[in-house]
Amino acid sequence: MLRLSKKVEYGILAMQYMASNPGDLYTAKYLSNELHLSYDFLAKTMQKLIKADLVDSQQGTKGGYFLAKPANEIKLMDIIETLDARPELVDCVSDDPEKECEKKTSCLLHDPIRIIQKKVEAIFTGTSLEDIVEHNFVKIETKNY
Amino acid sequence: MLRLSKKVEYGILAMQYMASNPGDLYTAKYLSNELHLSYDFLAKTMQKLIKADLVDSQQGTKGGYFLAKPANEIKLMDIIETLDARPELVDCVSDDPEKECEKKTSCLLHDPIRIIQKKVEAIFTGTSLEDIVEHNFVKIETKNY
DNA sequence: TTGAAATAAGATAAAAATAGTCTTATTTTT
DNA sequence: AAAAATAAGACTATTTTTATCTTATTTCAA
Repeated sequence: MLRLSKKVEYGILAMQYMASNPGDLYTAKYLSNELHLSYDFLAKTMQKLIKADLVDSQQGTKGGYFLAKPANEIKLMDIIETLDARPELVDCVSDDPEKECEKKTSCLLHDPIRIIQKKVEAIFTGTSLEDIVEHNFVKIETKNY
Repeated sequence: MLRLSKKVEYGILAMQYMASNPGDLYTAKYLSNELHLSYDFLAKTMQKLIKADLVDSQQGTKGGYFLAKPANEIKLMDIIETLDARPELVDCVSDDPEKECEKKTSCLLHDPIRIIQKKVEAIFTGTSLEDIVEHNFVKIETKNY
């Protein structure tokens, strides 16, 4: 399906927004208003990002969220891995031995798909939050298409 | 989710198999046995591939399926587009104006994701059935990982 | 020290997408 | 005419994703 889930979409949007002023705190309410996202869904998404140490929070009245590290150290792949249950192209290339293809030697898909998977991952690992905030990325890449 | 559907998995497996002897006819029954795939599901998948002119068939007793063109002309992207409903990373980068992001200028995701989408597509457009049948692909690429 | 505003966490429900099955019709060969 | 195959579509089940709701906890400030 080559599709990012809504959760990943929310996560990227929120983190991208927070990256613009790294020192500030952003409440879930503010972010959901600003980005037109469901409050509940965003709040849950933030909690997953916190557990993955991509985002930090301060509780209480003056609380809010902020990036746990510089935007250039947060790769899109980190966000995808955190918010998507199964970021593998097919089960048989999973690192989880449970799901792994039983008959690696006879599975015609295993080896080629594994290579393709690595290539796809390289795209998302090679793109940081900073890349998509600054429009350098768009400017540099756009001429190719 | 960066995930290929079962339909795409079935499609690639079946076409990859047929690519090994381009002249021969393969019945759905034979392919499903050989590849351990559900007959019904495979049969339905084949019909979609036929409509997309990736596979041809001969009906009747001695009938079966065969590739509609040389394996090097069939790209993985062709199969994905045929068998997956929505091969876009997020709705807002769709070519379908219905789904497209209303506020292109303010949507922070649109431009960067569009570029990433193109990169991902390039991987699947750049890989043909022939590439994954012959193990050249695996041999050549494997050393990079 | 109490109330308000925020995050934390989990349960649950609803919707959508995917996967799987079944039935009937049509085609072709023997 | 029978057998073996594809063609097509309806239907069901399952899984995944999305959305909502409730309760608890933390923190600040009046």
